[in-house]
Amino acid sequence: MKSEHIPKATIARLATYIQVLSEFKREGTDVVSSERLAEACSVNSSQIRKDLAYFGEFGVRGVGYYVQDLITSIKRSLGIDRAWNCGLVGVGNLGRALLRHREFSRKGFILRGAFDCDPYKIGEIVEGMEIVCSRQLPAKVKELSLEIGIITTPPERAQRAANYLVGAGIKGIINFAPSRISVPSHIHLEYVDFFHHFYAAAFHIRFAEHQE
Amino acid sequence: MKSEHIPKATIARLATYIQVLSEFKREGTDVVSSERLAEACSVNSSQIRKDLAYFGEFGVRGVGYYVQDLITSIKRSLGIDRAWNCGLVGVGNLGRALLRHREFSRKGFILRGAFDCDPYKIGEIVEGMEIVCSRQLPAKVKELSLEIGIITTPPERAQRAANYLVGAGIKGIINFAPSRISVPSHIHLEYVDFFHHFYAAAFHIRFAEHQE
DNA sequence: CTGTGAATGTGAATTTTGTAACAAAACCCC
DNA sequence: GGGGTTTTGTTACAAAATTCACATTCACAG
Repeated sequence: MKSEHIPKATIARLATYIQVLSEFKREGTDVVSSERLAEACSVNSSQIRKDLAYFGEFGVRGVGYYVQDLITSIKRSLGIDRAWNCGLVGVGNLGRALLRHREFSRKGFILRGAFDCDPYKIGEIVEGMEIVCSRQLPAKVKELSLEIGIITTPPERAQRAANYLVGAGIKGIINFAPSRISVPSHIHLEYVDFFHHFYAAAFHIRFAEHQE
Repeated sequence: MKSEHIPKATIARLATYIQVLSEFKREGTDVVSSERLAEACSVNSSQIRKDLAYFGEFGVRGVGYYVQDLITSIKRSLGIDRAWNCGLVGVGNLGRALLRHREFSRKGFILRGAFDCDPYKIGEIVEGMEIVCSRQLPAKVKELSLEIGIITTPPERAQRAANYLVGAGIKGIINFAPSRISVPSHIHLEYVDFFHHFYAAAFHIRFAEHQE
């Protein structure tokens, strides 16, 4: 209910809740109990109620949650009830794949700028977007009101990309490059590395084998 | 030291340690203390020592950790000191991007099979790999010794892909599709959804703004 | 060969997160 | 409109993860 510190895990679960709630909506379910939602998300039902309690009271006692309302409430709580302008730095394989990824705009993250420092790439059009020199970041961040920077450079250039973005006044950075970077504490930084899921899978599979 | 239950977060951090240690190695650093490694990973130094203690004693008291040895030890602990054969189901945009992603083989996850149920795609060659009908999964899983299945289908077909994989005897599944699926408890299942990092960024940025 | 300094490994204390339990609230039926 | 039923929101409790603190171990110097 009050905005004390909110666990990282809660944020991740809220994303899951939205996903599952959207499926319920598609199936035509209007109302859902925390119990039923919990089962679909493979979590405990008090977990759901507690996660939601950080942000407010969204349910009706004795009834449950109205699916559409809850989706709207969670989105507002997370701050994704509006669009976020994003700029992507590093137009390699991964960068291109992200630029092509429809889901971004559908989820409210609008890729408005693509940047690279390779002269051969500058000027090229990818998905209707012109690749711009990274040095122009300060101008473009202001012009396009970019708030979130996406780093998809090779690891050795990630820190420089971060510096450009920070200098240009970006508010948050999502780093897809496999290297640690440092930014001022007022910049929100997230690392994306899906390989740790593969590591986890490898570890658990081998551990299960080792058990017998 | 003993193989009790190992926190998920520990696995994720071990991946970070490998990353940072590899950078140290490239820079020519041979020995590193938990203190210095901790700083580079933005974690507490006892955290590192405790994480490692789940798997054994890898350091030398009064000295620190030998970088190369520690990388090797962590990789062995995670079970990535050998190659893992992977099959990918759903050759859409995301699937193709992953098939093209060099990092997989570099990290020891070998993409050996690509499957789809679209007759227009079957037979097509992507990255030197022929797209095969999903119905042939049982045969191919055995033939190619596939252990990990990667699901990159649209959400509505993810469950069916999972069923095929489970029926074919796969050991673990990494689901990139934005939908929950259910599998028998002996199959290890991981969900990959990098949007929750975007949600977290959006939330924290807006919260920071709201503070003042 | 003993003393000194440094950094690990680990048990104990603390903090955080997750679960259970229940009182408060809303609906429904008679 | 009141009692019963259901399900939330919240508090109290349990479990888990993180951090602290220090005894233990190793390298090295004198």
